[in-house]
Amino acid sequence: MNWQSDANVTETILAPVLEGWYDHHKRDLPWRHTRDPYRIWLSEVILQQTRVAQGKPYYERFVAAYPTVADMARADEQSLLRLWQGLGYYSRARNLHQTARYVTEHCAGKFPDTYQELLKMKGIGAYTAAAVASFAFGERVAVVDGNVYRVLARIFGIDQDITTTTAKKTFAALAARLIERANDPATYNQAVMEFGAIQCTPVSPDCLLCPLQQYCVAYQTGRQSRLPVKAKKSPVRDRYYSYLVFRNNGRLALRERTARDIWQNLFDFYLQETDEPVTTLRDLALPDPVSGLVQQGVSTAYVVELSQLLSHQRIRAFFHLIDLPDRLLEQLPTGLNWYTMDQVNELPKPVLISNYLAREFG
DNA sequence: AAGGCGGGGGA
DNA sequence: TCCCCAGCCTT
Repeated sequence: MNWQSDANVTETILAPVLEGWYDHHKRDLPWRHTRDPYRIWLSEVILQQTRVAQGKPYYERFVAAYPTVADMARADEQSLLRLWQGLGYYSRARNLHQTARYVTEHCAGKFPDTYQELLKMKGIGAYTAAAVASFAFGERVAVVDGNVYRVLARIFGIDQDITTTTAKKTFAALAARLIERANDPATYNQAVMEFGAIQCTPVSPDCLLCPLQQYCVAYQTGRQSRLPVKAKKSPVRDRYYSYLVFRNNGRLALRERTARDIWQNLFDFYLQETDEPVTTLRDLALPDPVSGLVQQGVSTAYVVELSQLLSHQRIRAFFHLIDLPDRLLEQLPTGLNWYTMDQVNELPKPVLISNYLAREFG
């Protein structure tokens, strides 16, 4: 038996080794220059299921627009969603606003400063609570994110499916033991995530230069590419959207999406969803008042087709631009409102809609 | 316990 | 294509 592969030994040395590695390899990121819990929280929410490269410019814009939690609390949700546009998972933005207002109004602007209190906030789960508690307040509580699952699964050779509840408990318990050995909890949490992002990457990890090579069960058994184990995701759903883009005097008719569906609280056009793709206006079965509107309006001859790939849905969208004369305006379906192009620009919209607007009117 | 929720980037 | 990304919420 190789003593170096003993899990107890690995548990003892892991935290200090990662902290030492981090000291030499950490990236210079804007949220690492502050201990303001508001800014750390903001960065963590932005980075939920989001790569650093994608989130960084958003963080800069949010800090500039809302330097303090009180500034964010004062903002209207629509402006916040507009600033969030393109980041996805828009409930994060709505929860961000809700928590900013709660902290401002019920906590006298002072951010909750313990893991347990942070966990009560909207949009703050186990990961984000641990991140803010450790980074801003030095609390010794371990983060468990995608990086941590990968690093620990490989180092310790854990082949449990990380989507299961029992596996989550296994990893959380292990992470809790590991952070007890850390010199500094904040540094260790940053270190293990940074290590996963830079060194122990999902594909082609840099094992040859890895300081943990001798301790890593995955490396010793050649299972780097098989760990962590994760159940396959369900297949994506195909959806077909036919949009009617009503125009009048340079204004466009948009509506807010309020259904329990994708893009909640974002704006798009009159939408008819179909089970199969319908590429022409003529073949689209429209409800009575709308079909009359289309008959009497002047529709452009061409159709703009755009696709949008989400992680769980594949959307093919067909856009029909229809000019309405003034006499038909009062027949506009309820929910739709007229916006000038400047106003349209200020509305929060899905990337699909932004792409259409850029192509048709940009 | 399972499913929904964005969008982008890398292989 | 497929997978993953500093996850969280609802049912």
